[in-house]
Amino acid sequence: MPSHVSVSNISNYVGQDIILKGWVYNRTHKGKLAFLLVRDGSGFVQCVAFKGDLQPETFDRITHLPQESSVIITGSVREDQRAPGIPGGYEVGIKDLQIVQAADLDYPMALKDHGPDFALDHRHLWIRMQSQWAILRVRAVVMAATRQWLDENGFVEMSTPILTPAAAEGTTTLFETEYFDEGKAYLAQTGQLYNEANIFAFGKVYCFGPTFRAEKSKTRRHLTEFWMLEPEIAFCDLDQLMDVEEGLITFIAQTVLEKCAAELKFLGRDAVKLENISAPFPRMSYDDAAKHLIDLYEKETDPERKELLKFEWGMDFGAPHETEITKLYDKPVFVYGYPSAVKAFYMEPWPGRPEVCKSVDLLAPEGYGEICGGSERMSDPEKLLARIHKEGLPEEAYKWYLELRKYGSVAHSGFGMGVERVVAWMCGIEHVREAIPFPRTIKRIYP
RNA sequence: UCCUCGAUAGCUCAAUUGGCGGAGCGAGCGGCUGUUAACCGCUAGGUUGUAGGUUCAAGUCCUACUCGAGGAGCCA
Repeated sequence: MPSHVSVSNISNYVGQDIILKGWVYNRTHKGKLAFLLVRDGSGFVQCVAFKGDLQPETFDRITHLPQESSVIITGSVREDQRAPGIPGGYEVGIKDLQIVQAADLDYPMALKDHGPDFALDHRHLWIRMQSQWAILRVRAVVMAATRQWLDENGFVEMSTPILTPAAAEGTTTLFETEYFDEGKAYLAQTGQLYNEANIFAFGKVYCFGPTFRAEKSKTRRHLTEFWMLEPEIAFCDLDQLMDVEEGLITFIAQTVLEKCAAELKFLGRDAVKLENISAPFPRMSYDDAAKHLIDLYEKETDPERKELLKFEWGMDFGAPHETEITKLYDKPVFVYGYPSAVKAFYMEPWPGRPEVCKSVDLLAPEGYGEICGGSERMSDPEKLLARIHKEGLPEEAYKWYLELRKYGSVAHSGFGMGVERVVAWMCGIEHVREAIPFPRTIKRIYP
């Protein structure tokens, strides 16, 4: 008999005696029959005790076991369609139960819905609940699939610094800290500029880590600390960049479908929505998107809706605009060629149309919106310097960045993917705060 | 920063026109051999976010504040 068995492997032990180590998630009893729903980190399994099979004091212990007590259970595995759990369908007939610790009786997380304030104040306990467990397991699979696809496609992971001397995209949204005698340092809001250095050494790279933005955004799609994947590719134009994005996103969705079937089922996620995510994705120009939005705006009769949909060429999309564009398709859609004025300084201008740049956003369906934002980067040193001056950015801080264009400059492109947004989309949940173990929002840094 | 909404038992919420603060879940005890957030009975559980005001009387009306949520802007 192995030292103990994981719930996730329990189907391999039908008819055998096993030892299970975990925590009591729920307990109920019905006279001479008691049910424990036990979680062990890898899953949730029902354990059943018959009074007649056990010492009277053992059965009494089981019926009085507080929720969240840690236990070691010896019992026999059987298949039973009635058995709840994740994945469910198997249960353990209890032969002996040892209490490691009887939990205090005041465990605050009842097995029901909680308000966001209470749930977030108890995030350290909330993550034990089935819904949160399922979401965070999907997150781990999304992150592993991301790395797997990139590694298998010739990308090299390069860690970019988190403490940085200057901003990539303006200075209003940076977290600031003292850095010894060097003045201010800032928490990175992107690793892109460093990745642009990395590609000249490694060709295809990515960084994958936390990103910090002091934006005072209070929406279901924003965190102040979130995880971002940023691939960057040498000798790559905008069309090739879109090929990379749709290849990666398709692989992530397929991997989640394959590895997280039980989690998605528990979350009630419609698998068809994820099966639809397959390359190629539609590619729409900003101009065409703008035409569609202006058309919708002009046809709208409800004054309130009309105000929300207000749009003219040159504007960036708001959430209602993104939703309208994604409604046209049942899979993610690329929108490319945004006005330069609404995008970052480093983006390559469209040939023959300087007011437009070679940028692309990937918009997810069902209202999840922008999950990737990328562009072809400006490769000409003179044009880049002119743009830095125009934006009023300190030239000295970008000296090294400009130098990259002096020694073998090539067309290159990259994008950023917000992990929590992708996870929220895969899981079909409302808010990105549940897609990260310990979310940081504008009003919350505890626990 | 702006707009909207909210704060009542550990949790989720009720409380009629301003008129005796309730229920379900959770907790404890008891019952029941198939429960799925079980069910049934009993018990315990309250400075109604804070400060002030109006009133015979305030959970309810007024003022200020605190905290939170949704959205806008900005973004992944």
